Amino acid sequence: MVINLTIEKSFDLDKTLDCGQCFRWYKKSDTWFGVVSGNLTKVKIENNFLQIESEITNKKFWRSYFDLEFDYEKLIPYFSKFGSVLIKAVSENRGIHILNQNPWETLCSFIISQNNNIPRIKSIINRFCENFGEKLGGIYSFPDYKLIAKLKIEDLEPIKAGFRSKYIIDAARKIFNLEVDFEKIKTMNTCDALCALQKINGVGPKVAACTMLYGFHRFDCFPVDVWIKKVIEKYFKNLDVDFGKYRGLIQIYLFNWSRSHPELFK
DNA sequence: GCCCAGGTATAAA
DNA sequence: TTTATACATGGG
Repeated sequence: MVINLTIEKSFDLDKTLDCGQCFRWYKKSDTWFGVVSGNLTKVKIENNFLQIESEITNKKFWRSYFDLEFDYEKLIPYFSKFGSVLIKAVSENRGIHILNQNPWETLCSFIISQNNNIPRIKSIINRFCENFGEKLGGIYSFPDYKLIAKLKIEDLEPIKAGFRSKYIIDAARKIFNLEVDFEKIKTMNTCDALCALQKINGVGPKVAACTMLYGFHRFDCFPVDVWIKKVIEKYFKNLDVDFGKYRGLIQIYLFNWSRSHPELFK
């Protein structure tokens, strides 16, 4: 089934799917391929519509997945208050939306991301899917935590995740036995939720913040990674600047801006 | 070969 | 309490 969604002109599909919030969407000519809720999905921009080919035909679902109802543009004055760096970062990355991704996939992906680079993160996740997901045409679904919870650490050897394998298993098990309860996390305040996620071995403040921001859509989470540290050290005096309620969005703008200007941080 | 990558756990100071 | 080191792997 093909559906078409109306979009505001500022929405940027390419930036949204390639800004470091997700790792499995890939582009071939003008079409993005991915798996959402276990369904092979193709997405492209066609005549100013967002065209989606998927078994999932619920427009409301897709408007939520791509966060099309939220008005990112109205926040530009708020972002600009934080100075010229942010003005540049926002203007160069205008149109990024935060997806409503599956929380388990998000958590797992960012566990894999630790002390790792993006190409290698992607290849580990791909091997994880190929070995433990379901085959859907030419692409594999993200493995279910219920399956992963039953595995031993050695079973993950083929994905070459190194020391992160034990963390993946621990995460799956704690989610499975509700030691970490995603439904409860949704109802918690951000601080308690971050704390709850960090009960998982291998999940610290950074992975927890990424999971809350990208998996639970909490815009008040600010993942501090090496790039953000560099930006803050260079352009903001105090290391504990308060970027306010939407600091998670500021993070993604600064993250992408700093990575596209590495020469500034030599 | 060496360096380092969307960090975190653990040991040592 | 703060600071140092190991961790698995492979792309640059």
